[in-house]
Amino acid sequence: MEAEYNPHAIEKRWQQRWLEEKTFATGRGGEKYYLLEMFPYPSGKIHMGHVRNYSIGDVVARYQRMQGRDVLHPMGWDAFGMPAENAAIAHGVHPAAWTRRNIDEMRAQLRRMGFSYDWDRELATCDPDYYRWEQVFFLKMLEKGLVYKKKSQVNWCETCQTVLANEQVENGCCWRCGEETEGKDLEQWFFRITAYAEELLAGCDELKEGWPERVITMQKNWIGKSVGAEIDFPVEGRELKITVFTTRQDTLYGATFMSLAPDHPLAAELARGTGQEEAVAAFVDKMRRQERSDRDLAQLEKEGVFTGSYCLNPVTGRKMPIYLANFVLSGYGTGAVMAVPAHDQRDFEFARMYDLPIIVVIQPEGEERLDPATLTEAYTGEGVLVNSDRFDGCPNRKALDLIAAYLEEQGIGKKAITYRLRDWGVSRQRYWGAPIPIIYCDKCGVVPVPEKDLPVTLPEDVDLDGSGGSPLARVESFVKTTCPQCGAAARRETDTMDTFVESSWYYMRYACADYDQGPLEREAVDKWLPVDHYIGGIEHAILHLLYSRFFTRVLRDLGYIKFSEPFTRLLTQGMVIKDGAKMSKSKGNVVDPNALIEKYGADTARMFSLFASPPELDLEWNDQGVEGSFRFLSRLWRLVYALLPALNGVEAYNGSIAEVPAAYAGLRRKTHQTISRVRSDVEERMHFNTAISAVMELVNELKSYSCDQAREDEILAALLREAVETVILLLAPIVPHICEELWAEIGGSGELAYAPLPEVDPDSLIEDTVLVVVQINGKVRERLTVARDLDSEEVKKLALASSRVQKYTDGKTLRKVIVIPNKLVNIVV
RNA sequence: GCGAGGGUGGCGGAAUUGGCAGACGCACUAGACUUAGGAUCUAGCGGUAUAACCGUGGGGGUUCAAGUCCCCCCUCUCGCACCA
Repeated sequence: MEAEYNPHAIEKRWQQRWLEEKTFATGRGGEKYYLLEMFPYPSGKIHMGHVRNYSIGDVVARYQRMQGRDVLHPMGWDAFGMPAENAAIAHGVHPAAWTRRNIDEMRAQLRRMGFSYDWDRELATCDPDYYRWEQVFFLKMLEKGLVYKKKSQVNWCETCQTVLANEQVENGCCWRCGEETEGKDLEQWFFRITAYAEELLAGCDELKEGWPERVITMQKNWIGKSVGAEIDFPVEGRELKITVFTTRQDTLYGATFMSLAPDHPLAAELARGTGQEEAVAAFVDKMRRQERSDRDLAQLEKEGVFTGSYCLNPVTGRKMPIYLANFVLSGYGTGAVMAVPAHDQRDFEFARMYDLPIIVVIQPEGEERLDPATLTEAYTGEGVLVNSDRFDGCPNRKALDLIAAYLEEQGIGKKAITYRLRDWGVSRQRYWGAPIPIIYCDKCGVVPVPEKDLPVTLPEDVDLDGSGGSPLARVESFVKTTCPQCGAAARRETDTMDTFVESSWYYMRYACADYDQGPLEREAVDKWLPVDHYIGGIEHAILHLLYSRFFTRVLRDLGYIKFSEPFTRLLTQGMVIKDGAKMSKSKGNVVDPNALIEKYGADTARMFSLFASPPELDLEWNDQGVEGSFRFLSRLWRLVYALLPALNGVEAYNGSIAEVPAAYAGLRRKTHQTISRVRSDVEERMHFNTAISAVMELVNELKSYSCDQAREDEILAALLREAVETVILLLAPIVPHICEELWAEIGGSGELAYAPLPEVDPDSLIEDTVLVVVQINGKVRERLTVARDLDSEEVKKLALASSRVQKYTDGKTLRKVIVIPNKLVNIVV
């Protein structure tokens, strides 16, 4: 054994060995455990976020193996996407070649980190053997009506030259490049995720145990369920009605006008012949232009225009002017809102702006009567109905149900539920993605590619010049085909699928990465799925995680799988930041993992990223902290080096604490306390930072023993052996290379990666004497060491007898003495 | 505006049930070893007027006892944002 810790040679040796011996392949027996981290986009270089994410995952994977589980821990590549295409445009490299090269580079880097993947299951989503199955899913979904094509206004990113799904637009900007998006009318393919809205929402309850509440809340809000009613308002003098959606049908009697979205289909129709045609057209036009420039809709003043038409309140018969209003969204509900200015702030502002009538229909109990004339804001609280005919006096909560039922009875409305969630637009006008398996025939129309003709492969020979439009549309050999139904000349769909489709099912494919008879091998998937523990960044709280939950349900309904929730437990780790900001090239605060590995080795990089903070918090990068982690590993190395002669050939202590001489009982106790702390920190809380500090304490304690001492005392040698083995075993999942090496040096038995974790001896945790704190009026004045479980009266006597205590009690009256066994005495004087 | 989560030494962070606030690490200080030290080891390290007092964003409360529970306020981060 070398005297100094030299990570590079060690790490290289063990990494090679793990690879050659396929140490981390599954099938060694034990209960299955599927641990997965979100797979990376192969940008070419791993970054600190990856190091952290995968270090956390690797600890869990290795820990579970040492717990006797059969662990599936795969890695692959989210390999389709725009950076490859942009690189092609900028540097003339083919996206396929660029991607392959990056994958090779990143795979090597991940190996250098010593992560325990089963590399035989590696997959890349740009591989036709992967995306061909996705095309199969597309066709089956089409058959089931879960895929459809429609022309609608979609989010267009000019920089990325493609359409984006709603989930991929943040504050009106592209999630990828940050450019503002614009509305564009395009014909697009959609996945009917809304068909699963209710189930996706209900499923959230199932996830409460294993998912962070934050993520569940975000998903729930995104789905955005509202329970209310749809109500029909007849248009005066025409055979037309306007249907609104409202959650406040209890305020129906107070509806005094109607607001429609500026792009409501009836807008022009309602204005016709009223003299308002021009005003309406001008307003609609203005709104359309404003859409792009003014994103801060919430700040915008209420604005609208009278259409010239009226509708009738179906319960009061009141004539209600119909307005177009800038705050009504066409995409939500029915795009029409009954306006109740007394009880809705937006309607109130609008009414004041255009001098529209306000009727109070809910009166807060026990308060002064609300007066429309003096109202300064809408009253949105609870109360009792007034001015509401037969419902007067009814509490408004109760009225919600009663009025909904009444509307149904009268045939003028019904209970209704609306979701905020929209269908998932999956068409992308880019090259580097999975082709959508559809053919357009002039005679037969939209024709799915027959399954036997799959995959529809991406043509290699493509001209990527960044000129816009779908690049595939310019590849004649790809576009030109024949109709599978009638044989006539036909064209292929030239859009590709959103890359989030690939990541919606890759975790299932790992169970059977080489299977070629279908997308999923039933037996393998039944065995391994769902994922027991999924680890990744919070940025996918909605996007990837929602799509995956949807896709899982689709595949279940297509008969491929039996489960509904893909990820039983989810850990969202925080960002890696430096100098108070997220690491980024533009800020110049990027730390390169490669440089770190070269300087300190992978174990140091792993250890620091686990030690600096608990996983769910942001991690502040600190170069000196890294140095500290390296120093600890060096200290550990030197400790084992120094004790080695006394440890070789010695069996770890295996007896009871009762037989340990008093002088060494503390060592035994510390060893087992450490096991206990590490186990609960890792198993229950996943707080590796405190687990590591517990081991550091044990190592600090071990420093006070010398090799010579141990050579003279068999029991001490056995205890030290036990302690050193414990340190190595507990740290093995965190810093595997150095631990493997030390394990080999001390002649540890068996393969470390599968060595059982040490068990706690409960007797060794118990101290014979305990420190009892003595407080006078809540302030610590004395510390007493007494026998454990000493009778409370005895403890009290001892406390009161202490000279230091007497100094405070002399001449005072004892009011009360509280004794907490084995902990504290509080004397109140 | 709504929702969620934070605020503890110079710094990252501990404190699992209300029971010694500051574990562990970094930085810092002193000493040892040394030709040398940005290596290593030992010791110290919340503040201050140091037998004492103060101290977990601020103020109040409950309690023998509060970082932890309750009320009010300030502040930061994240998410949603005219969703009818």
